[in-house]
Amino acid sequence: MAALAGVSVATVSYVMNGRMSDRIPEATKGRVLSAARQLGYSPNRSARSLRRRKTEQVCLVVDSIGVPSNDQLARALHARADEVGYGVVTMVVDSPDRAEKTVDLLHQRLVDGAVVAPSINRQVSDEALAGLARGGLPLVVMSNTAIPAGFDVVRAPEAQACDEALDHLYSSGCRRVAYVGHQAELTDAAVRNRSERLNAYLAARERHGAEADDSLIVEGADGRVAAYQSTRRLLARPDRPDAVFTASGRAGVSALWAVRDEGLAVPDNIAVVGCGNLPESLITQPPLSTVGAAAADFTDVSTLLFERLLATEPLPVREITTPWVFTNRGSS
Amino acid sequence: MAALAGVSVATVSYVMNGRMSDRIPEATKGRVLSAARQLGYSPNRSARSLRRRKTEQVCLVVDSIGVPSNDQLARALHARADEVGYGVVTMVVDSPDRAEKTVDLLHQRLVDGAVVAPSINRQVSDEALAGLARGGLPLVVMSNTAIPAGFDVVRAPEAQACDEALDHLYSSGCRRVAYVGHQAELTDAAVRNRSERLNAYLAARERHGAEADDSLIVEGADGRVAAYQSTRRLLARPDRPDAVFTASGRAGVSALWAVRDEGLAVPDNIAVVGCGNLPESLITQPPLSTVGAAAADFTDVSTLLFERLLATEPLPVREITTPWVFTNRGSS
DNA sequence: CTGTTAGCGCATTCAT
DNA sequence: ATGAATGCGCTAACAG
Repeated sequence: MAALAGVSVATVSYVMNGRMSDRIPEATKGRVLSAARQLGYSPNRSARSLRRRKTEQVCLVVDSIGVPSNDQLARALHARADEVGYGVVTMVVDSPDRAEKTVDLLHQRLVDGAVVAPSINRQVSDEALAGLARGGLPLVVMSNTAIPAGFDVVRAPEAQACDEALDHLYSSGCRRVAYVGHQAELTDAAVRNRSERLNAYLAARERHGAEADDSLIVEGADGRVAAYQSTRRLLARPDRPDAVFTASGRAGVSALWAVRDEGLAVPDNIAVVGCGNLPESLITQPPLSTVGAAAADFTDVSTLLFERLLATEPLPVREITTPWVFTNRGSS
Repeated sequence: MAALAGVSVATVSYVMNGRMSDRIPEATKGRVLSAARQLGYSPNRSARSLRRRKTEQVCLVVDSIGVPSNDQLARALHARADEVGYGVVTMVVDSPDRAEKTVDLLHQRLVDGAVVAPSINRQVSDEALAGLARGGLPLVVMSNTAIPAGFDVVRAPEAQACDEALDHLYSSGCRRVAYVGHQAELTDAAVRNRSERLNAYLAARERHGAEADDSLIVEGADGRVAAYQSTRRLLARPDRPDAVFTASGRAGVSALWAVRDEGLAVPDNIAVVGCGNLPESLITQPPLSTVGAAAADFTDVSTLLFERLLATEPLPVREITTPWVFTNRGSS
């Protein structure tokens, strides 16, 4: 390459990177560029990263594919990354194995920074995160439980809004509220204990003196089809519920359909509330009542990461909180 | 690191990689490992990639976030990658700018191979792909138009199944079939020409002697909300359509709901057909008729990539075809 | 204006 | 069983 253009490797590097652009004659530049095109030459990323001591990539770690709020976050992160010349790679961590592998990769500096965005079941442990931060990796973690240890934390407290929604249901006369949950929170004890949604549900049931019928707690929040089927099944029971509280927004929409397909009215026969603020909540009939972040805005998260990434001196740990709110749109 | 353990860097490399595991005494191993833990040492990925001349990562290039079939593909690729010890990074290319950047990164060997999976509007040009293949990058491209040039191609011909569906609609007496399309295929002339779905629609309209009313061609296939609103708007017109053909599966589902919310019956008043085989198609009322791949199986694609990646000698170009089929489930 | 030089951190011979 | 030496491909000082 350098040979073909008749220049030194340094010069090649300069023109490929647009450095010293005013000190290199157009003629030389042209020769280098055309030689590069001819050979299909492109500087090797690994070598450059090694030398520059940065990869110019950030990582988005999600725990599940196809979650709308993750998509939103991905969009925001991409936008911000574009502005500062970074790339975004996303990694899916939906098993302990993958979690371990991903943490390793982060340790190995596959990327310059990461945002860890669990939807419901974060596979990456707090200790692992602390370890990464200790290694100097810029990190922002979305979590309501993690205590900051060298990384920024973005919280979205769910309990109060859930309480409000459930209080509303019981106060409206509902006695049998069903809970459509995520698979993990219903089977994995650790997750179950951490689930604010499920805890809020259980607490409200007790608070309002409703019968503790655990058969009203079913899976389905992980997908639209599962939620639909779970709800249909609930409604077909002789002792059917009079309200459905779903742990995801997609499930809320599906539940609403299920109720209508069963020939029942929302909210008169069955009330429905979902967690999360899908845009779809506005176009269902009736519009879906939800608990969730007031606005699905992940600009903050992205900003946090890149501030930490581009900072020249160590930044203090930051923590931002965007509480959930209950929005009664008519389905409850 | 090597110093702390009192060994040479070579020995560190050996134990970190589990090489020569039988020729290194447990004692030494232990010392190295504990020193590593103590220092939080982890071998640098860039350096390793540079030396080994491979990154052990593959890339999934998609053109849009939140497309269910891409999610399916991602799952399949992850599964296959896990088996052979590779990682998957996914890159979103939804603008010409990002396309250019991504192609650069691939040229620079950010990864060892890639599958390029456009949903409707591939931003990466055929020439760019050929260039990558010429550089020796293992590549599999999902495309109905690309001619193989050093990469494998996976095709999913749409036309015939679309014809069949549209013939069915017109033969059932529909005269005003609406088309809910993707934004890109309606505004970008190049995409428009390539869109088999839109072409099939236009051809069928003419073939059956239906009025050429282009106001029945609307946007909305890119998202659930947009599709719902577009359809509601269509149905509110005095000259409302008697059938809706949507360019995506999500749009099909939304259209179905729009029809029902408008107080009309499916398929008696309005027939609905969607492109793509969402699982949800089975749980709508009535189930959604679709054109799309018979099974959403991306094992083949993943296999193709890793075969090429792990092959020791150059592989011939392969081409696999999984044609679309029309499945009448009741909404048409 | 451009060439020379010296690593970046690691994996791999080849010695011992 | 392990250490010393070499170079992967590139960038950044520093010469010239």
